[in-house]
Amino acid sequence: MSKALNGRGQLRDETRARVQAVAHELGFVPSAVAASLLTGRTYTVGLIMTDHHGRFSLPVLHGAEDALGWGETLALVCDTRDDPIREQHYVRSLIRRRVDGIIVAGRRTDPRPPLGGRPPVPVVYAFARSSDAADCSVVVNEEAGAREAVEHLIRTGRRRIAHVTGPRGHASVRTRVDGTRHALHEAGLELVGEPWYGGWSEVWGRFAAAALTRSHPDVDAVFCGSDAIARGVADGLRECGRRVPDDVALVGVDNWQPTAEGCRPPLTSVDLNLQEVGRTAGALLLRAIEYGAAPGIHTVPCRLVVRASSAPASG
Amino acid sequence: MSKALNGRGQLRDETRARVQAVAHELGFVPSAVAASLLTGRTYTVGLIMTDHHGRFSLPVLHGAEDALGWGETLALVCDTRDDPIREQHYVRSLIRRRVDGIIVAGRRTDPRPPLGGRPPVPVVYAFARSSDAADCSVVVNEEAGAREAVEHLIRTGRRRIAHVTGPRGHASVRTRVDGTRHALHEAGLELVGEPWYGGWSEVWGRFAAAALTRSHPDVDAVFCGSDAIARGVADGLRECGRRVPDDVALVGVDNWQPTAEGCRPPLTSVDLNLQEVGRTAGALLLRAIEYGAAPGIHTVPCRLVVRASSAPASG
DNA sequence: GTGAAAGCGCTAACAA
DNA sequence: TTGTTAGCGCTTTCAC
Repeated sequence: MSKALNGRGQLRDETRARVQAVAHELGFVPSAVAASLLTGRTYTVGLIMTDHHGRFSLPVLHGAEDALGWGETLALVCDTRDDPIREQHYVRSLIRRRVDGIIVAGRRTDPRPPLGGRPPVPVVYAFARSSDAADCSVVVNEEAGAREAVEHLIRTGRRRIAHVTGPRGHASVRTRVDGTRHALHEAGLELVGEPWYGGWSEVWGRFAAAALTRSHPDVDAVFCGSDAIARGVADGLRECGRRVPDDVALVGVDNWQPTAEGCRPPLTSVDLNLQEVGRTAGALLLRAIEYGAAPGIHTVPCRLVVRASSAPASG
Repeated sequence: MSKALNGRGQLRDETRARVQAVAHELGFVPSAVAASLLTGRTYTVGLIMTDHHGRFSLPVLHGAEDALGWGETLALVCDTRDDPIREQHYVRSLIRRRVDGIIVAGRRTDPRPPLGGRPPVPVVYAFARSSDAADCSVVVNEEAGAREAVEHLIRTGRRRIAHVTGPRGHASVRTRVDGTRHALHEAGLELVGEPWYGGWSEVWGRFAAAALTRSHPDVDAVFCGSDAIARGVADGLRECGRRVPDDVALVGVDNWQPTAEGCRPPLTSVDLNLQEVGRTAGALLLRAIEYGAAPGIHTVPCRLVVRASSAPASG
């Protein structure tokens, strides 16, 4: 019977068809549980998300679903709310359930400690890499993303570029500052003033815009560490009488639809390609399950999405 | 051994401890797969989400996780991207995996067709109810939410209240209009003009604010069908020279942090309590699994979150 | 209080 | 080409 339903084994086509017909009529659905017991594979992976808002881990989940073949392999999703105890708990639960592997989706790009409890299955870290180099991680090339953003500004005629970004402590803040400086340097330019470190919020963006206009009135572009900041900067600049993009061009990071498209004008933004991160993580996990772990850090490129906020100055 | 590890059966404490010690030392983790085969329960449920951005289904997932006891029962998450074919596919996959039940998280409040494929396990619909009354659904009391919003505006001294909302076709748009009218009527008031139907976007809110200011310059409050709309209205009003909340108070719906708190001023908003919807759905599902299905529509109340946009007029 | 054995639903190997 | 059987890892029952 198993042969008929799975298309394996030597069987006359007619017999196979007959068996399948009867099975269908009876509403018979073979149990993956029993099959798993025998084969040792559950075609199930754990997906641990640590950002409860899901802004980062949801796109990762979607990408992973793509790679996992639309239900061929399904994901048991666990939201740790960034609590290590809960994480531990979930990992144990996943192991008991004999998942074939685990994807850990981070909420910041800073390296994170590897999963505790020595999971006996492959683990792939997505977005935030594991601090253990022997683990397998998929990360975004944020440095290149920042560079692209700034190169785009330079290409469209901007020369006096400032950088307003998030909290000093974040790895992504440092990386984006580096990328910015790098791109400017390559073009023989320098950052206008120092990077403006603050929060990730619109409020900070508005504040920074006002301060920036005062201290550096000749700025003609701002690369912002996030879309929220950029949006605040857009509003702040407008209220200081500067026009976007005519006087000042703006680029953000995240390409988060609600913010980027609600912004006036719509925001040019660096897309972190999180779905691709998820897809890569899923594919790597499957490969690790079949052929053994492939440690290392895999990098996915960003993608600049150009909207009105960085249109060349009309003058 | 099973007796020792699960604390069942007649066993000397010492024996139990000894077995557990050895098991721990060997890194032995009992297989839930084998247990499921025997008991028929997998302690796994399917969670079908239909909104790929997760704005509605993620809070539902969190609530469900709460109810499912932190890993006691885990959720296999499937994102259908609102495609019925894919949904069908996922349902079959879940059934093969012998999930104990299924939660279907909607993306609009309009009733949706029930899951195809006659799942042999309990199904609970969350946020969007099933169009089949024999199913079990958990929905938000949006009518009461709208009423509360308007009552709040009236209580804080507003009398000339307008309503700017989303597309005519949506059930939640109709319900919110009804609630608004109801609350006004109870207070002996009437809506200023007709409801303004449009999109869910900020752009629409800005446009509507301008039009509204022109046609009804005496409006002193606007109840908006979403936070995005409200935010657009806030910006639009400000640009027409009206102060929020001094001249016009504003209330939105969704209580979506990024929008509500990025708004100037921060937005009073009707919270849809989606996490509670998820919790209720999870609890109902567990009950249905243990004691059989309990059909019907279960309603969860909204919660008004008051912020600066609806402060009483200072004058 | 402890050990042995049957059987959950499937697959793979083997016998007919 | 088809039917039979052992056994995946657990729990439950029953004999000791």
